[in-house]
Amino acid sequence: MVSEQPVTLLNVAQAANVSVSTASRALNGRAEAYRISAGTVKRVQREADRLGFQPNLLARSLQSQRSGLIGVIVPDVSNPFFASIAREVTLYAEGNGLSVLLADSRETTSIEVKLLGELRSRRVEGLVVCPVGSESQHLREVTQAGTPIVLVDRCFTDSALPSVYSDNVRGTKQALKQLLKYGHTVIGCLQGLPGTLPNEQRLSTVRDEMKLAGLSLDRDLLAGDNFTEQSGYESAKQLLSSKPDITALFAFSSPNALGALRAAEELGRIVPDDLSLITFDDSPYAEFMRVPLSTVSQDVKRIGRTAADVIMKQLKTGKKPRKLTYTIPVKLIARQSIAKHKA
Amino acid sequence: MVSEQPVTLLNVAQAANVSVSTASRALNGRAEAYRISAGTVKRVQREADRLGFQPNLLARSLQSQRSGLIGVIVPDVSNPFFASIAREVTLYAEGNGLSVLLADSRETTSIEVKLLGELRSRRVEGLVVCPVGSESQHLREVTQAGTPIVLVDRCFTDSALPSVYSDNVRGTKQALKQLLKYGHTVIGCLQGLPGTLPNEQRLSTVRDEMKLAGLSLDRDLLAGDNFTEQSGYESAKQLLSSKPDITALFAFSSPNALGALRAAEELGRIVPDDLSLITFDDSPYAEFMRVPLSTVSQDVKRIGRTAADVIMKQLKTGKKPRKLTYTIPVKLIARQSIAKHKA
DNA sequence: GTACGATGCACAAACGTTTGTGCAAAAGGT
DNA sequence: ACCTTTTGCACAAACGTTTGTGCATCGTAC
Repeated sequence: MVSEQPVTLLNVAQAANVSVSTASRALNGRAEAYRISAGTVKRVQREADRLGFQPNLLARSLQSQRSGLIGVIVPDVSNPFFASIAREVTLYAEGNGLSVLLADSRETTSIEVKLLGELRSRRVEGLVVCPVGSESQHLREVTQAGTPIVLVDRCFTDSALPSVYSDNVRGTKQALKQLLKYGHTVIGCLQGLPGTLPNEQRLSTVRDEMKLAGLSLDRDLLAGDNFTEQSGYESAKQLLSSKPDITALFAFSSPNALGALRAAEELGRIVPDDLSLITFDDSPYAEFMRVPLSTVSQDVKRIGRTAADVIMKQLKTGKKPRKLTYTIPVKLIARQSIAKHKA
Repeated sequence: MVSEQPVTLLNVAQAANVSVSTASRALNGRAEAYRISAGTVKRVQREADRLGFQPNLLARSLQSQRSGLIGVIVPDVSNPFFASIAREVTLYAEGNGLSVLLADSRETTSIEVKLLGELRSRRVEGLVVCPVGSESQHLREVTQAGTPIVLVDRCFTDSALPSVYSDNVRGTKQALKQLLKYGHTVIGCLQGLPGTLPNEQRLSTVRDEMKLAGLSLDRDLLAGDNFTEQSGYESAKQLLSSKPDITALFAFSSPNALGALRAAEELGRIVPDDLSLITFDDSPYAEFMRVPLSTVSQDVKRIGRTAADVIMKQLKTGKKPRKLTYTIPVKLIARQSIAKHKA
């Protein structure tokens, strides 16, 4: 268990009988520009290999003023949605010689702020953030300090920060149209975290579309306070109990939908016969469910890739992206959780 | 878009009219030990706040020889299993003032090797790795170089590296007992990636248990080459076609099971009436499936936490852990995908 | 034989910290 | 009033790189 000192450039240089600077240039392909002879280059490389030299990137970063790090902050890494985003950014980064610093804010703004500081101290060159709250001040500061940042999913309508998110408006319209088409007029909404962009966009679109259809989203048709299964369960139970004539539910997230299913079961409502259900966010399991779920599928990969792309472009060009808002298309996947309303 | 230079300790020091060393000590709580007066400390801190000083961790790490980084390498971040592990390690790290460098090996050994080098160059203090292959040489080298490492899930039986994984043996026994209890004697196995520890442990346990029951796992009862849905689909289809008297399937992963379901459906076999199914790895969706899946549930959180714990202990004590193998209990969750075999 | 351009490399500074040591000035003792 | 101790801080080296510059030596031309 002798944790030996890593071999440094100095070791290599001495072994090859050259100066540190020469060793550095020999290994970094700067040989020609600095007239290091071919023989010397060979010798240096041989010694570097023999000693198992691995350049200290901390030192290199310090000197070059480039950390080669991208920061990713998400509210919950174990959520497949965020995990996919993290993955796309990671793959993109790895392809460009960068590494990813991963941080999990646990859906808590104070932690997010702390992590942001931490990552900044590590001199990340860019940030991909799925913010938790509706507070954007700490994020703007980062940009002002010169670090490119891209917001994902939970964005801000007000903020001038580059943002990538699903086309919530169109997705919601499609979902609602589907419910209306099947004759439903008393539709309950299981919302996610109020104040977040996806929630507000979906909610206001529901309102608009219902108005257009001559309906309205009354107070007793809306419940929920989070994107979790817990919230879905409780709000579905509440809605279905207090207003039994609800014939369809629109869940704003997959976990919300699972909660709704549990609630429906407990209340003896059969999906889709007694209750239709549609949800945002698809899952590989959706089609194998007791009643295959109709969903609005988000293109998570594309969201992640776009975010990564925007950051990388900013890193390379040093300019702010010309486009600030990237809306990623969604797709309605009609399965069997919606049935005709029996009058 | 003026990316201003970050403020350094020198800036703070000058603003406070002290030397850099004094500023450093004032900010790091070393004031008393070095007799920095209370007034000076206040002044330094005030200037640091005013200027928004954020210590450059790259520089600090270089000097202190401690990067404060933990490397995590998984085959696929978007896989909820690995994502959960990454999360637990991340949370644990954040709680200890460390940050996590995330890497995705895309199930490819060569990439894993490359990433390992990259992380080592960044001087990670510890590594949590879900290795992809059955090759462990590059991983042992890391330990020899003095970097603590913990293997997770895809471990090696031979290697002397600390490892954390589910109790595959017991899980498999439970699963098989369940199938036998319901009278099944012709049981097909949908295996994952051959050569990996979870696969081999599960496979050999199946063999053992069947032998004990007076049965045997013939060649036409085993198929599959990966933990993917694709593999599950193809191998289920193959098995069920070539040997129609199979009455039960044991899938080695959730995706394998999904593939099996798809195959069963196409072949007109109804689960569980015509075909029983049990799988390793639970999912929040399992209970809501057309036929709620019986599973062997792995305690992913505990796996992740244990891995993080082992690494941290090593970091703190500098010693190798006394225990090398951590077997995390699993739990059989009986739902309805297994039915009595009708003779 | 001297001048001069290549050639091949070494020296030293710098990146932003931390930390061991040294050195004034103030305080205290007699 | 002088010596000693304490107080309060500055100087400088070091971590491992990269990079601008300087300085020999060699070869060539005249």
